[in-house]
Amino acid sequence: MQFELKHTAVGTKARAGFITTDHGTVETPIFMPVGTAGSVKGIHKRDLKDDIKAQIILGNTYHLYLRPGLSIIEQAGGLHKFNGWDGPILTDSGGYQVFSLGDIRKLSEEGAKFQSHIDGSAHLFTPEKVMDIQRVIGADIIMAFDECTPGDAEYDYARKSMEMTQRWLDRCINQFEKTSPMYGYSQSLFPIVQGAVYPDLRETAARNVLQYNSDGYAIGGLSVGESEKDMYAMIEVVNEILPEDKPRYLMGVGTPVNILEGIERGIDMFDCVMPTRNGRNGMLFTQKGIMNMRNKKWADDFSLVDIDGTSFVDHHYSRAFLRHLVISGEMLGAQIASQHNLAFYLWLVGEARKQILANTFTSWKEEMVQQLSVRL
RNA sequence: GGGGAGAUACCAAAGUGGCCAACUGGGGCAGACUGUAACUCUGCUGGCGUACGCCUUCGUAGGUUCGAAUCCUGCUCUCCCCA
Repeated sequence: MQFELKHTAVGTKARAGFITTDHGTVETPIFMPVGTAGSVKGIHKRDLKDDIKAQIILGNTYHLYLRPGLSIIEQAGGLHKFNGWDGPILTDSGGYQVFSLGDIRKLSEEGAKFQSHIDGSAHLFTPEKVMDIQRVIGADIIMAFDECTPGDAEYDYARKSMEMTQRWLDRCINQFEKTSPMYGYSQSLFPIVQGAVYPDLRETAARNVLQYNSDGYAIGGLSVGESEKDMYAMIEVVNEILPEDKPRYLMGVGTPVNILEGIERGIDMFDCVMPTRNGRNGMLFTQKGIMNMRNKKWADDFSLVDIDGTSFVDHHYSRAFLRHLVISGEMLGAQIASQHNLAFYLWLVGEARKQILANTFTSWKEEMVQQLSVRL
């Protein structure tokens, strides 16, 4: 994997670049749709590519390991062959599940013991095992196994957690170097910077990852309960330290505003379930603000879903019909909303890129931020 | 024509003397959702009020009682069975 930094907007940290993998090139800043179980929920790959213009998607180690299981994925020839997405893929390591499945997992120095959310069976994830699994899944970019520290963690817990993530990273790197890609294309391993909301911990963690000279670096443990102010402050602390010539991935973020704020602070890659999950729950993100399609006000609004939108669905369905679908629990409602939201997110980062290249990012971003959180 | 059952809020359906403005489900209205245990979760849903509260409700008209959705009587309507 190669990263080419093409331009940094004058007077800002906002950057535009290219990430080149063996499955194609990604223009940054980029948003990566989340396809936890190998599919971006409700979206055909044709629409993902041609309509939404996704360039890279996510998969999840924990979920794919549990189902369909490694044997099937290996027989398929890796995740790309299995799900039919021939562009770049990134897999998360299961570190987030250490956080989100808190009730049914046990942490130790060795790793994390999970109880499957599917059948309750016990599974041990160690840094080594997570590397092996991600070799089998075969994503272009794979993530280190970390503990995603909760946003409200006390200093002492956050420090110990961050230090364990560092030791786990060392084991991940070792295992990664001992093993090889299985399907004839290369894989890159991204370390993850933790440290909760404590600047000195973030600084320590950011300096620690530099020793590995990785192809890219991620910032994790944000948007997990801390304030947005803290989140932005942590991004600033970490990006001050991460090298300019490597991509920076802000994990799990976020709202359209969060993404613009992240880009302004030098982030290149984002992923979030928000456009798909909130879409399934009836929420639409648009340039003019947020629409809750379940609200009665849309019931007789026969105008197009989003006149400014770039997606097919924006111009071929009315708001009234979409509301009817959402209210009725029709599958198509969730699909339309997801497709719209993803297309909007990809439009947003694509437009940000243009503005960066034209050195007009800051003023454009300020204007967008005003609009984006308006409730329509 | 004979026998039986029943009428409760938008719908369905509990409640059969005070703990009832009335369980519960649906529907409706609103909110949440950030590296997906999520097409999920939460709140509200007679009127007025921020609220303690006040007012009007359980087919309808009367009655019994300190007190009635609950007991009694008349009326209206619905459903089921037999002819």
